[in-house]
Amino acid sequence: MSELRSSASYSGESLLYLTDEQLRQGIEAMFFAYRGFTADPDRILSDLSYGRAHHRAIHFINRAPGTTVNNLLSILGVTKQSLNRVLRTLIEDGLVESRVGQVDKRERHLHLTEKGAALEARLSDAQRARMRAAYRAAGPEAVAGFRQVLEAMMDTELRRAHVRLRDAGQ
Amino acid sequence: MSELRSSASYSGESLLYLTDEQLRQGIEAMFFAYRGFTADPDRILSDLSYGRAHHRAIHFINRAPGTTVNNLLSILGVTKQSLNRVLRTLIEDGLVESRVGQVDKRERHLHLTEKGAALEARLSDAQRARMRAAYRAAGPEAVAGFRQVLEAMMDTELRRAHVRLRDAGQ
DNA sequence: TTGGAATGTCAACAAGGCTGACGTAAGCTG
DNA sequence: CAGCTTACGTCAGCCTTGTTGACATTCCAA
Repeated sequence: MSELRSSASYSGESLLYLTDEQLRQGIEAMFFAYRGFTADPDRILSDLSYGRAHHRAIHFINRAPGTTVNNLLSILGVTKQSLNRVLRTLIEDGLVESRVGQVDKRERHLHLTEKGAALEARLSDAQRARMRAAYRAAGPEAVAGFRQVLEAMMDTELRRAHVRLRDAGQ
Repeated sequence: MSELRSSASYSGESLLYLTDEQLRQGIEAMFFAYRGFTADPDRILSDLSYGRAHHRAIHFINRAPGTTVNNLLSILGVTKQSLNRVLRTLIEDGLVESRVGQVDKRERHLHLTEKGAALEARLSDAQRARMRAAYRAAGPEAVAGFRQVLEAMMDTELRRAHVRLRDAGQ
């Protein structure tokens, strides 16, 4: 149970990237990179006494303006109670507007206010700047590979959500 | 402030991957992929009433046996009080052993017990399985690119920690 | 040898997850 | 129309995991 295992199959040296050690390095890289990925927005948010949860809500409301609460819920993968706490403070602070649905009045459609859009831009700019630097440093082929591996790492359900947003964007 | 911006410079069509839209897709891919990345260990852990913090501690203790609390702290990027709570439960549950330093008695050196190593293997296997599937689906060149972008996304300080672990591993 | 620095522990608090229960309004269906 | 379902909000309470502050122990250097 605790002796060295190697579940990678070595059918030639071309599979070096599938050794347990390589996979472990990939896992650690993912861990450290994610920290970097969130570091800049986290700094901005903590000054405003918001957290990552607020960022996520703002991001996806910006991305899909007019989205319903339920829709946002399924994208974020949290409970409505959890989202509601965050959403309430954003609405109180005048960053998000919640409009009763025209056709189905049970629904609330979420939009960023100007103030909300301004914060979104600030967070987004910071995060994109880091992303852009990483992309530039690694080059186009690396970026294509990066995206491929990320896609393959998602759960199918999340991949669908991602694709839907991607196609909506352009 | 809220009109469309494009901070990417278009010096040829080969830089398409640096448009704001492309960067945004990368950001979202990172977000969704990280969810997948942690999903399998999370499931295992919740059955044992442990959390992601326990996983991280176990992972890095396994990776660098005999590491000190302070060392682990700098890798995990949390406060010592936060780590200590997690560490305490792991020690109580007999997964981790804390040995007083021989040369400097202020230090505690951390090791996994057999039980701890068994859990580590279980978590690690699950996470590697997903990683392996993603790597296999994307192929070797994509994996190389993936790693390059992740490296470039880390803070320099974290990159150093990552490299140190990588080189220690092999 | 004594005062400061380093290491680790205990206590208390906050953010943000979770479940469960419940209320209200609106839509849908027999 | 009556009754079920859906969408949303909210209250209460819990857990994990982050934080700061206070403190004990140990080491080292002036």
